[in-house]
Formats: sequence, structure tokens, C-alpha cells
Amino acid sequence: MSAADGTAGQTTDETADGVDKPWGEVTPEAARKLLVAAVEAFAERGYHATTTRDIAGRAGMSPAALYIHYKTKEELLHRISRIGHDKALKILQAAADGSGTAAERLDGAVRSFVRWHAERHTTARVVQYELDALSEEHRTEIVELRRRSDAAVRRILNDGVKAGEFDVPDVPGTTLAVLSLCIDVARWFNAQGRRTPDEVGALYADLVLRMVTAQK
Amino acid sequence: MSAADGTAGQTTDETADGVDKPWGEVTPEAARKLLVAAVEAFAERGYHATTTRDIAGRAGMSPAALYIHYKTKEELLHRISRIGHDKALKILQAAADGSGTAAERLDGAVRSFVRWHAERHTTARVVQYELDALSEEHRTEIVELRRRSDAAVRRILNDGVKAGEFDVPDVPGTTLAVLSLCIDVARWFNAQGRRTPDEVGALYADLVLRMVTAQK
DNA sequence: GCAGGCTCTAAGCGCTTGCTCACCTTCGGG
DNA sequence: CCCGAAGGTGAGCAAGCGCTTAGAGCCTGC
Repeated sequence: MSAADGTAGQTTDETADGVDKPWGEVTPEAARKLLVAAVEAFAERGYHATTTRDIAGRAGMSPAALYIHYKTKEELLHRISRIGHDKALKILQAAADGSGTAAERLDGAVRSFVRWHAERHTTARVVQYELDALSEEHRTEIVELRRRSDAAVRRILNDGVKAGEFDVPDVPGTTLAVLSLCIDVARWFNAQGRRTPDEVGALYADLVLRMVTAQK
Repeated sequence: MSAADGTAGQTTDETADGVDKPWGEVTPEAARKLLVAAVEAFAERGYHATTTRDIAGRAGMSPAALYIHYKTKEELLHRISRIGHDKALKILQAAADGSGTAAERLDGAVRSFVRWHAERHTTARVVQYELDALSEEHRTEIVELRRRSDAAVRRILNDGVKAGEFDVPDVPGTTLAVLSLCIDVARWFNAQGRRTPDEVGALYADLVLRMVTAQK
């Protein structure tokens, strides 16, 4: 087992005492409450179907309070998207930079990336499916982060091919397929469903390894 | 090769003279023009970000014209979603009902399903990603069609396991993954990109077969 | 040749939207 | 003990929304 991200392969936001606390970097408290409310609302109804009154209401504040902490509704989406993409990229880069064979690193990458999309499917849904609602400038910034996520996975595949572990005729296409498979978890995953995030991660890691492993 | 939809396993909407003509079943002409305009607008901006004025404008008509042919904007989405899901289900059932080994049928299913999502990615984007905008009643109807699509793919996998062709420990989970992989093509496929729908179909069919084929 | 139905438009209604503004409260520092 | 900054509210503005209505144009059948 690799320990690429420092503390025993964790993939959730945790403070030193082990308490799970996403969006901990957003301050002050009121700004975080608004942002968390926005994530829920955007994930449930989509960005365009969500009103600023709904967001403020979920946060227990008046509509005007939103504009003390954020210039526009789109800035809220951008902050969510930015933080989420940073996290996603970190997960993939940690796996790509880890030690072990290419197969072990690919297993870790898919496992943790899928687990994040399942555990944080509310956030992930916004991050992965509301890109089009961003302004031109913000979207460009986010697309660059996605390009780097793609590069991290492609690097693992290339390493595996070079080492003879993998048989992948079309590395860019397969990279796309692997990421696509993981991302789509955010669309269908249901917390009330039968599978836990860990189970989905294990299943998907197995399926992806079969896709790329050289037949003996 | 099966002939479930009449003429030699085709996956696009064609008239007898071979001309490609989707939405041919929508009449009269003005209603079809409005529907095609709605598909484009919904795919580009999303259902909620699209205005009835935009749809009518793209169709070269006044905003009020829309309400002669459709009761509400949501009815337009429902018609699109219904026709699209019928088509998707037909593609998968034709493949599942076809002759040949399970591997051949799975190859055909993925190939044609992916090709449809790529060729008709505008339509597919609306069909696959705007479900939440449907009314309760309409969504229930559509979800039933999706359940049947799922059943068609699961049947192929079960057949393959029974015949010893496939090694699939988790058939429902793998069914979900296969469909998820194909569906997500609608999200990322770009007509200006490097790959043709046929190429993506071939790549994906290969990847899926590797996921399920028993190792020798 | 005109009655009646169908298709379409110009105008606009009632409402909701993202966002603003004048004002109120709270609170640490001189 | 008052002060000014920071965080919050109620009311509301301009714009845009889905949808309706009154009536014009144009076919078709008798």
C-alpha cells in the first residue's frame, strides 16, 4: 500500500483530530454556510434553476446577505468549482506520484477518485456538470485544471505500457474513458443505494485494471 | 445480424431512400422545427437556461407559436426525452436480441450505443442530462424506459457468464458501469474533435469486452 | 364567396429573477 | 462611552421569464 498523500491514503478533508470537515478553507463562517447551501441547491436543481433566495434561505439568511460575501451567483459557482477541481486534481496527482507499480498506482487513482465522487457526490455533481454555467474566464481556468487531471492519469498509463504491465493501444482515448467512467459516478450515485463508496471504488478499480492489463 | 428495427440493424433514423432524417415522426413541420430548435438550445445551455423566446427565435417563429404545438416548455423536453429514450432502448434491445455469441452481442451493443451518443450528441446530452427538469409524472415514465435499457445490457452479461465467455463477479454493478461509460460520451464528445463516432464506438467496444472477458 | 377552422403574430400580463440600497445592529479600541 | 468598521436586513428596482389573448392571414368545403 502506498502512502502518496501523507496520511495513510485518506481522500477526504480532515483536520488534525480526524474530524471530516470539507470547505474548511472557506471563511468566515457565514460565507461557508452560504457556499455549502449553494452546493446542495446546485446539485439538487442545477445552477440555473437555483435562485439566490433559495441559497440564502438554506443558509438561514436574507437574500441580500449573499452579496456581502460574493459579488455574484456565478462567483459562488466558481469558488465551488475551483476548490472541487483542486481536490480532484490532488487525488489523481497523489496517486500518479506514488510509489509502486503502474497497476498499483492506477488502482489507487481510480479507487480514491471514484470514492470521492461517491462520498462527495453532491459537490462532484456541481463540479463536473455545471461547467457551462461559468463565465468564459473562469471556465478557461477550470479547463486547465482538468487538463492536468487528464495528464496525471495518462502518465500512469504510459508508465504501465513502458513497463510492459499494460497493453493499451490508444492511451489518450483510454485515459478519457477511465476519467469519464469515474466522473459519471457523481451522476448516478445515490447515498441511499445499495453500494458504499468503498465498494464502488473497488469495483471500478477492478474493471479499469482489466481494461488495460496485458493478457498473459 | 438482427433486423429488430426492420432494416438491417441500422442505428440512425433513415427513410426508405436512405436519407438521414431524425425527428421524422414529429409533425407538422412547424412542430418539428420548434423541437429541433429546442434540442439545440437545451444541449447548448441546458433546459433551465433556455428561454421559450430563444427556442422560437431559432425556429424562425414568434414566441407565441410555441404554444400552438406544445402546452408548456416542459412538454417539449418530455417529447424530446421520450423519443430519445425510445431510440436508445431500441438500439440496446436490438443488440441484446441479436444472434451470435454474448461477446459479439455486447460488442454490437456498445458500438452502436456509443455511436448514437457521439453522432447525436446534441440530442443525447438533453436525453441523458436533463431528466431532473421533467415533471414527476414524466420522469417516472422515462425512468421505466431506462430500467429496460439496463435490463437489456444485463441480459447480455448474464448470457455471457452462463456460457462461460465472461467472468463478471458483479453483473448489476458492471451493467451500470458499461452504460455509464457509454452515456458519458454525450458529455465530452465534440464533433470538431479528432475521433469519429465509429472510432469511439470501436475503442469503447474493445475496452468493455476486456472488462468482462474471462482470462484464458 | 364566404364560413369556419387552423396557424401564426404583436402586445402584454403577472410574476420571479439577480442584485442594490438605505438603514440597523454588534462590537473591539481609544 | 462613543466611534467606525463589518455584517446583516427589509424593501424594492429593472429586466427577463413562461405563458395568454385578441385578432390577422390563409386555406378548405359547401
